[in-house]
Amino acid sequence: MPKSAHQIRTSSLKFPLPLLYILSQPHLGLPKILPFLLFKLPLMAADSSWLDSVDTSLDLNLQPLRFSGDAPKERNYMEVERKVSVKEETGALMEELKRVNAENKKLTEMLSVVCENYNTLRGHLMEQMNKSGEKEICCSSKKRKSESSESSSTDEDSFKEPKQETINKSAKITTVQVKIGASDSNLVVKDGYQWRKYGQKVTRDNPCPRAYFKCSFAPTCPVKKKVQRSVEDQSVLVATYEGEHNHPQASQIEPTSARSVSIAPAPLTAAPRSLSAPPKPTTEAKTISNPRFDSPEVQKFLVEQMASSLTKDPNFTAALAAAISGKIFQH
DNA sequence: CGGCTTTGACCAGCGC
DNA sequence: GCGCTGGTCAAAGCCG
Repeated sequence: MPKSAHQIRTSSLKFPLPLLYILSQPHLGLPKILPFLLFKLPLMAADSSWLDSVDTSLDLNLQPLRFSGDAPKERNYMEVERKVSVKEETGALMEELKRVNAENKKLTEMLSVVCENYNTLRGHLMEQMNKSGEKEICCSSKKRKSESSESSSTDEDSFKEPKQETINKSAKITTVQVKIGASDSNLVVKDGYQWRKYGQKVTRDNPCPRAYFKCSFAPTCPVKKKVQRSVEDQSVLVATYEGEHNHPQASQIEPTSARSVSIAPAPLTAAPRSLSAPPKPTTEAKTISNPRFDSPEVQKFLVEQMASSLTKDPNFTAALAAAISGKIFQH
């Protein structure tokens, strides 16, 4: 059987060939290609015309077989046999193509769901950001008095919600409360930045020690952080941020080497955050920064987050791998 | 071996 | 001026 009879005329596919090429590369793991997929496929899911326009017809323009013998009867017999064989093969291929199309449609639906979830998540983040921006208070100018007013305000509110923050706009002071486990002994709040602990002190009004951190990502970054357990509820960590970062978030620039993983608090003007793997698992926190959701960094972050989630879903990876990388190029 | 944490010493602000 | 307190420094130790 000539090979061309099995070939799908990929030259007429509107399905992006670079995507097919990527999917066909065994050395590219799904986690690597998923960000690309998630950038490309929402557009394809929104406009599914590419799927309908996929040319699934077969190139049946077979070259006539050449026979060495000249006997007309034998040639006729072989031609009939060949036609039957071609018909059978065509039927099988059509069924295969139907199945592949069904799988493609299923994947398109899954992608639509993914896009929907993406938009929902994004909207939720925007909502949270707007909410946090409203929680701004003022405090006095003096150093110690500002701290006392800060703690009093947070103590009043701290038990209404698991996490809460107050922001001093003028002094760039932000207080964040994070609920942690009572057994969690380390005073670490994950916020997407890299911190160096430079001191620890037991304060008069709180038996729990207060830890002092400096932003260690950039030598010139003036941001400091104080972390201490709440007096009234020791399962609550109170983190106080002072100053503003003069650099992008560490995990944004070097995702593989950054130290914090979760969406977390930061001063008002802090850059948008991203995900990465932390060396020491700690607690979660919520963002109060002002990320620009349309910026490429945030888009990349969100896509990486989605890719990370999707690659953990064996059903998704299996379906994607089987339907696209394995079948379309099968001969 | 480099980076981070720990921890005692030191410094500065504030109230008396 | 003195004592108290919060904040910072820096040497030593720890860890990957």
